[in-house]
Amino acid sequence: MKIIRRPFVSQNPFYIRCMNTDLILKTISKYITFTEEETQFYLSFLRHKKIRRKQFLYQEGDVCKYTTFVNKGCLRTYAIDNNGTEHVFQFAIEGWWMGDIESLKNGTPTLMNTDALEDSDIIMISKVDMDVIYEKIPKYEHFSRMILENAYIAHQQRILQNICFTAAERYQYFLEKYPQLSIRIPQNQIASYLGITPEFFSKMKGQVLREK
Amino acid sequence: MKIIRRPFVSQNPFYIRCMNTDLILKTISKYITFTEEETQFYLSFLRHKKIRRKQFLYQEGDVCKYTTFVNKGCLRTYAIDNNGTEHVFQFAIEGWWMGDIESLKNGTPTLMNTDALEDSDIIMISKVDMDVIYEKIPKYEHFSRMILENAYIAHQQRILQNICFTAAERYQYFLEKYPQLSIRIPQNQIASYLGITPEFFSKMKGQVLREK
DNA sequence: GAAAATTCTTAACCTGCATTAAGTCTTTTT
DNA sequence: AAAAAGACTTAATGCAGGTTAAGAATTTTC
Repeated sequence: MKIIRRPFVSQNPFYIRCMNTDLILKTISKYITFTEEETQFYLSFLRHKKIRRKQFLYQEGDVCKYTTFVNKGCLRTYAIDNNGTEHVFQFAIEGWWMGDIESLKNGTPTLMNTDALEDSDIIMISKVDMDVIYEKIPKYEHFSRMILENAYIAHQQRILQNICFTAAERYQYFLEKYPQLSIRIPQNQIASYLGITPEFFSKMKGQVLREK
Repeated sequence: MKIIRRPFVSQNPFYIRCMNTDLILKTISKYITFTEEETQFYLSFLRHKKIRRKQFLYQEGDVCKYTTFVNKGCLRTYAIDNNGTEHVFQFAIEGWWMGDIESLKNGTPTLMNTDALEDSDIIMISKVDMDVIYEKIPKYEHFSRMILENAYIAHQQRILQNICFTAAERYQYFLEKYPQLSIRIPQNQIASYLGITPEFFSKMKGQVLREK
């Protein structure tokens, strides 16, 4: 098999030759086992990129061509409503996958923006390359299914909580489920993720503390 | 390969020997192609069941052991909040798959109830059998991934809408996306799915019509 | 086809969270 | 280290959608 390093292509590219691939390989090895040859083949498809705080990876209207793995740092994806208000759809830190599957799968323009909350190192795999990987390493389908199931479950829980919980209950759950995020991400971003304004978030926090 | 018909096992079983499998095979053939032998092998794992209107398939606290395909009729899954109010998580009609993937995957008790809105014919595949299918017919992983991606996208859209849209906008979208459901399912159930009360739904509908 | 059970509607009043605004504190930039 | 930008808090006021209640319409059951 041919081994090639693939650059990330964008209008404002910020190439880097290569970064540490321990984390991504470790993540995969939790579900499937690559041979040495498969590992090298897989690595040859990765495109490494550094992205600065506040820099966009995708903007509304772009067609997403890459799945992203966060090697270091923190990204967020958000939508903007008719009043111009931002609403955080998801965060992603080291070891997490992200990407608008709808845009990626259907080739439609994304409705969301993705930017970096911290200077970050990311690894990207293009949709086209992913299809080659699925063809040559069929067990990678299994890995993708596992990751997708986990993401689906997280979304299911979020929908149930938006349906059944008050803002304070959702915040409580967020603290328990994502303690790493709660100390790392600005509160106005967490408020947005929870579906409330920063002002109400602040008030709510005060109430919760006073009750204790 | 051995061909066996598997009964659906529950505390209150309502066996039927077999039902039409055209729909499920047609659904699968949109994504992958079975050989004749694979088809027979696959069919041998299906458990056919009839379920009456208002009958439960799963109740909160059950561990889900089966993935469900709706062959005819209509099911719904809903959660109950701390005030005792029901909230519809999803509907499923002919040709749709359903199941609490969280409970199925992790073996944890489901937080939701699933019951029938109409007398329905369903086909179930146990988790254990599914693993055998994945092993013997690896391309079924691909089919599952496709179905899961579609389900994930639907959830993503729902989260975005809960975040960015008013109740009236969500209703508008529901009408466009699921016209079959809007004429078949009671309005109080649709209201619950949209995240509003039947009273507000009624009021909102009146407003929308008066504006036209 | 009568009775029972659901579903739908209307209306008065209520509440959780949004909006607006203004000030303080913290972080980033230069 | 000063200036600028961003993040957090508090408080007054507003509104989308909830709650309660009660009657009308429809569907289901027997």
